[in-house]
Amino acid sequence: MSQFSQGEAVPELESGHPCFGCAARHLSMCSFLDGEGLRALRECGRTVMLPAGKALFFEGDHAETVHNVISGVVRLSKLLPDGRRQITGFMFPGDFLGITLEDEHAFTAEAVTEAELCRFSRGRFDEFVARQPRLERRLYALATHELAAARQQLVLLGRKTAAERIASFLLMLDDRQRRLDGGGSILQLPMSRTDIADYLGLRIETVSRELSALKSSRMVQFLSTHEVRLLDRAVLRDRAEG
Amino acid sequence: MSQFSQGEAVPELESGHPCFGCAARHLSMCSFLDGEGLRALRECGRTVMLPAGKALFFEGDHAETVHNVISGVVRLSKLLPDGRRQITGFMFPGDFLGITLEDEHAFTAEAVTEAELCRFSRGRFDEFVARQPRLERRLYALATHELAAARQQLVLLGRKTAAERIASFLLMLDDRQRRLDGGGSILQLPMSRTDIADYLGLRIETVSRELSALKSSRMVQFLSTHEVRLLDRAVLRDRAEG
DNA sequence: CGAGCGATTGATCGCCATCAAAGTGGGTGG
DNA sequence: CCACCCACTTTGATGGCGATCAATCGCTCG
Repeated sequence: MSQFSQGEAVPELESGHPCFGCAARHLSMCSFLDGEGLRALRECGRTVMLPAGKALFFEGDHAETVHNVISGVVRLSKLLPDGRRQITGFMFPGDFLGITLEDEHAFTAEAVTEAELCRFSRGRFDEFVARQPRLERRLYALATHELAAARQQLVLLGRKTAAERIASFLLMLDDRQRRLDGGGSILQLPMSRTDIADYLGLRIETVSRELSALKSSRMVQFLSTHEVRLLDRAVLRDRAEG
Repeated sequence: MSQFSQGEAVPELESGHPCFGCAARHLSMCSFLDGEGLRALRECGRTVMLPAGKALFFEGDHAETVHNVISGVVRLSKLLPDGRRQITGFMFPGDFLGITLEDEHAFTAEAVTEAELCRFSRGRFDEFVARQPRLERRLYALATHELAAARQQLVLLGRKTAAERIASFLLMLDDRQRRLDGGGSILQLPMSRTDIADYLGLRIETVSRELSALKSSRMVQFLSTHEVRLLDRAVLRDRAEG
């Protein structure tokens, strides 16, 4: 981590700046740019709103753009020819979508909730990055973190039981939410049970049953289908790792 | 890919150069360095031999070194507290071990076969890379490729049947081997059945059974436990994706 | 030749998938 | 405002794939 970690002071912008007030600026790679750099980057792209369910791009599409998530949640998924789907990750505000050098997108990206994104032409983004060594290193840091997360998910999919997967998933979302906004005591599950199942390599019935089991054993409390309170993170953590 | 792809001419070295005759030089990141750069990098490290089975480092160890594989095969794995193991990847000649910014290794690395590696002090390696933008970009390219491979493996672990996993595995090794040495018609399986099982999220009995099934259906021919000939890659490719 | 380890093959079990049905809630239109 | 609809979720019953338990095989090495 060291030099690449987040947490440095993010410079204030005058109110006329196009990035002024961006909810995700302090979370994203943009925090590594000053007012001038931001303005230059901003000119490479524009903001797009995506209604829930809408695709940003599909697996196999020519990769012409990269994105920063400003608000909402995006899912990345890959399909097998017969329609089986694996969700490889969820993207939250501040996350960068564009860590690849291939010409074609290797996965589909779709909005889970209504989402706001900052879209850049890939060519111009690459040019811009090439002139900003700090940003270049930040991208490398992001790539290494995503790689570490993917490897963690390999352990989950290859070796964990259904109960362990669900516990791991809840804790991961909880961590994520806490880092994003300090996180109240209520954990948001913005995605459907189908999305959870396709992320965890399970079927929706199994997801539902395991969540119900956690409810019965007083590990969690449901306020609604998409809102849950974790009642014992320590025990949950034990159950997440066998 | 584009500017980051391999395949450029690798400069000849005079016979006194420490990297002269390195079997992996044209495969690895070193192909992006000239004689002077190579000499400078070489001074950061040294060659180590690792007998089969010996660990290079363990998950949780302080990460003081990075490595290039020169010959042999290395496995990367993660353990759950109760001993369940997931192999997250195999490293072959030319592969770089050290794409992380964390202080601790996130996985264990062990020699599958006797292996020869080029070891660098991480601090000096980082300094060196920081002065070589081409190398820096090459590292980013490596990270994006590993990420893409990990995501492909997520699909395998989350959604494929045992038979599909085995077929995918054989084809992946075959591709790898062909890219490395043109690959004769005989595919080497240097790792044990246990390693294959822990890579594919299966048990060794299932691996053995599925390999036997492929033999019965004349898709493969075994010359020995660790040598196999693929008899119909097209059909195998179909079976690998359902 | 025998010990020992990895691989194979066989028999049975159990977790999670599948099939099926009922419950829930949000949105629409009468 | 409420009835209806439709999509999503939950719960129940059954089945199958791959795990587990167990025995044998076969190679390597002492």
